[in-house]
Order: sequence, then structure tokens, then C-alpha cells
Amino acid sequence: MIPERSIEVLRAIVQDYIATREPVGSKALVERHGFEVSAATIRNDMAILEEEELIVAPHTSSGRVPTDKGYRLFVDRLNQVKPLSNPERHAIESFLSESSDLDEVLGKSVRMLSQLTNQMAVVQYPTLGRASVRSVEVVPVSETKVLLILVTDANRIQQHVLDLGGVFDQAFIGEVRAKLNTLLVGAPLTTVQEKLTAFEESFAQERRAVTVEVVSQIVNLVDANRSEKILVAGAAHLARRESDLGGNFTDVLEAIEEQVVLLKLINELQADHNGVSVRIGRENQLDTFNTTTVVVGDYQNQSAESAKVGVIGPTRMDYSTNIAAVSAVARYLTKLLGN
Amino acid sequence: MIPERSIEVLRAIVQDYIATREPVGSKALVERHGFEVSAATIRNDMAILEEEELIVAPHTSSGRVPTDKGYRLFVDRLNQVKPLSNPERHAIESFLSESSDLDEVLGKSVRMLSQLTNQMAVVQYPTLGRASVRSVEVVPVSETKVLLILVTDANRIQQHVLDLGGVFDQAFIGEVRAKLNTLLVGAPLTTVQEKLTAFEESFAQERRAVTVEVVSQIVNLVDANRSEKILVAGAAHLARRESDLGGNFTDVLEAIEEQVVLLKLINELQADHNGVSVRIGRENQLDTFNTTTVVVGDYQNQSAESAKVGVIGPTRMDYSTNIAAVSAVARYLTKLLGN
DNA sequence: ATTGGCACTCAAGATACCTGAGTGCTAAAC
DNA sequence: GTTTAGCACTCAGGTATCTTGAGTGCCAAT
Repeated sequence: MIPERSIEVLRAIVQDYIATREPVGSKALVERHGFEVSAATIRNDMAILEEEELIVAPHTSSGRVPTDKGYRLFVDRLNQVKPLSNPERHAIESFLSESSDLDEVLGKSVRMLSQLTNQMAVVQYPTLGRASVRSVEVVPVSETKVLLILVTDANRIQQHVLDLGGVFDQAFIGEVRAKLNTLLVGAPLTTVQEKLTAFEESFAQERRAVTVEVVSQIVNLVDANRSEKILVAGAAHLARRESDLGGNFTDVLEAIEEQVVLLKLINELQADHNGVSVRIGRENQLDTFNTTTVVVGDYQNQSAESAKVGVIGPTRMDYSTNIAAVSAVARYLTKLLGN
Repeated sequence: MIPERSIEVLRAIVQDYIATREPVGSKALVERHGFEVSAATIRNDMAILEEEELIVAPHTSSGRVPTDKGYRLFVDRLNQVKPLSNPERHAIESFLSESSDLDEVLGKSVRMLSQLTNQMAVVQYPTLGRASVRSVEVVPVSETKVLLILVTDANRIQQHVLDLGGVFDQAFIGEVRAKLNTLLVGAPLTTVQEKLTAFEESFAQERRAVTVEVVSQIVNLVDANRSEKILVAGAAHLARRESDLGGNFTDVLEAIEEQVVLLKLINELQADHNGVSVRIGRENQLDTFNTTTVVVGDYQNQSAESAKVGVIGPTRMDYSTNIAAVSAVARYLTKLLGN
């Protein structure tokens, strides 16, 4: 087993490296942290850490830098989550509590998280697998067009303009609306499609063309509701740390703009630490992200569907702060959306 | 006046510099463009151009680079807009014609524009100053909460969850909904607030607390509808050209993430070339953007409200392509949203 | 007005040298 | 066994010097 003091040395190295972004040497360690031993002793400890691949020397005879494995140990064993400051807590609470609209809440959250951590932040919309239909509205828009609106359990709204391909009378619209609501209200999204066959069949033959169109659009809306969606904020923070990313910053940015990739990335993680999970460097499956760390937490909405919120930054990041912030924002989101 | 051939030389310099990103010298010019004169002659022309501050030498005795003023002249006088290729036209048309939802159309447009130009693209939502209310929906959400939905002329939807602070009966909800619609349908957004006083007064005293709340939320929705909103895509393209930006890439990215700044930036411009307007380098008011060029066009929705769409990149960009693409996307957007 | 010729300039690359922070190891001290 | 002082060694990064070549500006000839 690795001796106690060596582990302390690792902690010190991680902290100093994060603070200074310079490889850290034995002398600096004794000076800055109250080790009651000489630099030579620290060097012995460092030799052990290097043996264990927890730290590495960028070139023979310069200071040491934590490896992914070193950060991992730091996060798992050493990182006492530093609670947010009171002003910070207060900011989150008052900032988020003002709004109840999902888009607004998530938009604010992701910007706030980005500010709190000085990292790029990401939030995923809850998937609505278990949600159900609250109501369907059909609103005339012009001579031949109506607006279909689907409202779900989770305050989520989807709309689509539908061209009926001919003029229609109010009564017909009313009938459509009534039938849709009778059939669908309360139905889980997963069952919507099958229920709609009944809807289609309830109309006279000459109306079929229109109803088929309506059905297909509603199915689309449901799919859109179930599909993944993501918000991002603070790309500039990532840019500012470009040098920590070993040159593939552009690739990272590109990957992040690709929703599919980003979704895959953050969904690899399952919560562990304080409800927060961390992937460090090469622990990420995707090569593009092998110099970045992803910190994500789960939050739940009232249908108990969970989604991710987190930050993405260079492996050389302030883990304490970031884990604390992600954890806090995830908790507040759950509180806000879960009632 | 500047002689004809000198102007041709400027065009050649701009083209070569855009293509090679290297300062371009007299010899290269004679070789690559069919000037029937010697390098020495070209050098005389270059001296004129330098005199006019249209080009500049980064260091004594290296090739020349266009100045902002040089690019300006190029754009104004020399740049024959190259029409999009047929495949490109087709791509735009089929890509955008599939969807009629505003969010979807704008989202797709901005991504497409970014791809077409290899630049960061931006699109502004139409402001709804002249739009009016199409309908108001009030949908029960839980024991004490309702969802207010405001639908406008321009297929734009805003929603907000409202806590009524107590249980309520269906009849009351129905009454609220009916009154709101009677009052507001067809009303321009600008007049909504005053019309709502009548709504408030039409209720018995004991209901007032609730109705006040409803009114204030609807006003909020209207404001949200009128406020500016922007979508951005392709930040990675900008990152890839970081070196062309003279080091302040991070600042640019930061400014762009700040909606207010971005709005100001693109609203400085008034259409001129083919309905497209260009701000080059220091022509932008904001110092941050003095190494970038902004190309924007206007598009209109059915209420004849116009909004901007465009790209942002380094001054050293392919003006022909970008102007053509922005112009095309703006036209298609107008076509799609204007009917 | 154009051109060949030529001296001149300067960024960028190559080469060499120096410095100092930091190491690993050994032998002595605790 | 652990700690420490001492010392030789390494090497990234800074500085200094040289070389090269693309490109210029200008002049005299066409």
C-alpha cells in the first residue's frame, strides 16, 4: 500500500499543479505545504508515486504532473467536497426560483453553472419516456392551417403547424380536438401511437386524408418530445484553457456541437460521488476527449425522469469546486422541477 | 484615380491571400494571374495600392496583405457574387422546406449556413412588434397550477406555468380562458397590456388576487415574445481560424455568447449588397471585433417583421462565397416564413 | 510606361551555448 | 528503517549569432 505521506504529497501536487499550471518540484512542495521533512524525503515519496503511475515527469528532471490515474485517486479519496459559499448558494436559489418555465430554468442553470465553475457547462433536457399527455390543443392559424400543440406532464410543450390541404369548418376542428383529448389525455407517450388508430377510424372516409396527416404529426411531436436535447454555455471558458487541452481544442468544440456525440459522452456516466460522476481524460471512451474531464450529475423532474447536468473542461481543473457546483445545481434542479 | 490594372492587382492579392493565408509578392502575382507585364511593373502598381492604404506590408520586404480598406474596395467593386452551385441550392431548399416550426426552421438554417460557409453562423428571431395574438390557452396542470399559452400570428408560442395559490374549479378556468380570448384575439402585442385592465375588472373582488397574477404573467409572455433572441452555430469553425483573429479569439467568443453584444453587432448593419451587408474589421464599432468581418442579411416573416441572419469570421474570409450563402439563406427564409 | 538589374532588408530557421530548476543516488545521520 | 545532505547529471527554454531567401525599392535603359 502507498504510505500516508506519499498520498499527501499527491494531494499537494494536484493542488499546486491546478493552481500554477507548472510541473511541481520537491522543493516547492516542502515550502508551500507544511511537510516537516526535507526535499530529499519528498523526492522518495515522489518516486513511489511515479512507480504507481500517479504522477509523471514531462521530461527527465523537471517537476511532476498528475496522471489521469493520479487525478482519479485525488477525486476518489482526497477531495473533500468544499461546500459552496453562502453567497453562491443564495445566488443559485434566488436565480433559479424566479422561473418555472423549463426552457428558462435550464437556460439559466447552464449559464449559472458555467459562471460558477469557469468551465463550459452542459444540461440535458429530461427524456420523457415515462411522461404522459396532459392535453392536446388545435388552434386555427389561417384558412387552411392549424397549429397542433401537445402539452405533457412535465410542462413540456411541442407545437407544429399543419397544413390541412383545404378549408375546414370550426365544427370539424372542435371534433378533432375533442376526440384527441378524450383518447390521449393521461396516456403515456409510449402508448400514443397505438391509441391514435382508434382516432383515425372514428372519422368518415372523406376525412381520412386529413386525419392521417394529423396522426402522423402528433406522432412526430411525441418523438420530438422523447428525443434528446441539450443546452451548452460558456464555450469561451474552454477556449481560454485551450493550452491545457493539448492542441485538440477545435476537435473538442466540434464534438460538443454535435449533439449526438455530446449526449453519448455525458450518458456514459453514472452518478457516484455525492450524486456526481467524473470521467477523467482517457477514461472517456472518445479519443477526442482524452485531455478533458467531464463532471456530471443527475437531476429528476416530477415524472422521475432523470437527465444530466455537468461541466466539461481540461483534466487540469479544480475538481473540488466543479464537483460541488455540479452537485448543487443538480440538487436545485431536482427541487425545482420535482415538486 | 487608381489605374485599372492596379485594381486588378488588388483583386489578385485579395484572392491569393484568402487562398494561401501568406503575404503575396509581386512574382507570385505575375505567375498565378495572367498579367502580361513583369514583376517590376506589378511592384509599381503595388506601390500605388500601398499609397492608397489598400494593402500593407507586414514587414519591410515581404509580400503584401489587404487592409480593411482593401477588402472593402474588393467587396464593393470587384466581388462578382458567385451564385451557389445547384447542389447547394437544392440542399437548402429541400432541407428547409421540410419543417414549418419556427424553432426548427431557424435551427436548421443556422447550421446549414455554417456548413455552407465554414464560418460561425448566427440567426436572430424576428421581433414581433407588429404581430398580434392568435389565441390564449389555459391548461390545468395540477391541483393549483395552470399553464398559460400564448400563440401569436407568427407561429410563435410562449408558455408559463402559473401557481394560482389555491384550488380552482373548471368553470372558473373556462371563464378566464373565454374572457382572455374575447379580449385579446387579434390584438397587436403592443396593445395587450391596456386591454387586460378590462379583464381584471370583469371579475368579482374575491378573484382579484388570481386575476392580477394572470395578467402579470401574460404581460411577461408578451414581453418575452418581443424580446430579442438569437441562435448560433459553428463556433468550431471560428476556432479553427483562430490564428487569423490576431489572438483575441477568446474575447470574440465571449462577446458572441453575450446575446446583448451580439445583437448590437448584427443590428448595426443595414442591407445593401444583394440585400446583404458587410462590416469589415475596424468598421465594427466594437473593438473586440476589429479583426473579424460580419456578413448579415435581412429576412422577413409574414408580419413583415424583419430579422438578421449572417456569419462571423476573420476579415481574411472568402467574401464571395459568404455573401452568396447569406443572401441565399435570407431569401429562402423569407420565402418560407413570409407566406 | 515598362523592364532588367542590383543592392538592401528582414523574418524565420538553424546552430550553438548557457543557465537553473529539478532529479536520482549514495553514504552518512538519526 | 527512515531521513537527510551532498553532488553529479539532465534537459527545457532562453539568448545570441549566422544564414538564407523571398521580396522590395529604385535607377538607368528600353
